[in-house]
Amino acid sequence: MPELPEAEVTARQLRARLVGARVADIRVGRPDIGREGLPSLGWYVGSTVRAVDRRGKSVIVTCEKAGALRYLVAELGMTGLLLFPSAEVRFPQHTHAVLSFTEAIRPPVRYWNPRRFGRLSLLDGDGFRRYTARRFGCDPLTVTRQEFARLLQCRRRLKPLLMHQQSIAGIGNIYANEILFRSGLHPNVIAGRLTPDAVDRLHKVMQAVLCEAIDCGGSSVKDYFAPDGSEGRYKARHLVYGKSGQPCPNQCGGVIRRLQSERSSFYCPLCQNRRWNV
DNA sequence: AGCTCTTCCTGAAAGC
DNA sequence: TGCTTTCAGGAAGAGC
Repeated sequence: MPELPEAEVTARQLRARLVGARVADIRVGRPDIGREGLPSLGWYVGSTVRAVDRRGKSVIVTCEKAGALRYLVAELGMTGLLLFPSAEVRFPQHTHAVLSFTEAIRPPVRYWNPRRFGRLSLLDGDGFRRYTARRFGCDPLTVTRQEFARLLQCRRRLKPLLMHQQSIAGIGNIYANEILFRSGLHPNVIAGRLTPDAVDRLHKVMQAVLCEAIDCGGSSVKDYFAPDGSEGRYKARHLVYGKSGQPCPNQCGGVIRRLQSERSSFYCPLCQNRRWNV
């Protein structure tokens, strides 16, 4: 499932191929895939792609026509992918939109999303600012240690906070589990009770894990792959996600446990003791 | 304020 | 073997 690293890899591949391309056509297969702005679909024809960026787990294509900018926001949700023609999918009927370009060297991009958690939005400048202000907190890759520490000054449990997009945008279940294990912090520790050392460590580990995952092309769990069809290699470096019952990779003698009551938290009860806030 | 529950949706896996 | 049920999971909204 695409989280920050997968969305970042997707945005980079699209950026490399599409910036400067002129939109020939944009087709949406089913209207309910649109969250906002679907009636403005026709505007995009004849516009030029000026940028492709990532915000949180979403990919944003910026288009320009006659000096005006509009944005195409693809929420990837659980199963959403943006793909070039070279990438094959098992269930082609779940392609919900196709963006194509005038020059033959520009590959068309299709939005494929079997479960349809996640939508497309077509926004003007004001709509885009409202959309991003409402949805995205700070970016985990660029947030400073001070900003991060301020964010943790609350009574919320740590893992849900890390996954709360309006607070920190981009971390999902897989990377939250991996970051917490590598930080030695229990998923349910109260964020505001972390010592300054623990906050510092968490901040560094968060950025290191996400950067390493981006360098690996993301994690291919179930059906993720990049626009060109390549798989993410970070899955091979997962230490706890999906590994309940296996011995702790720290060789502490503990066994990776999965919390039943929540959305699969994988952790080592010995290395991530909730009484340790340091 | 912050947590839990429900809804959305489809394919995989488990159950019978 | 083949059908039915359950589950997974991100985000939003309701309710506590």
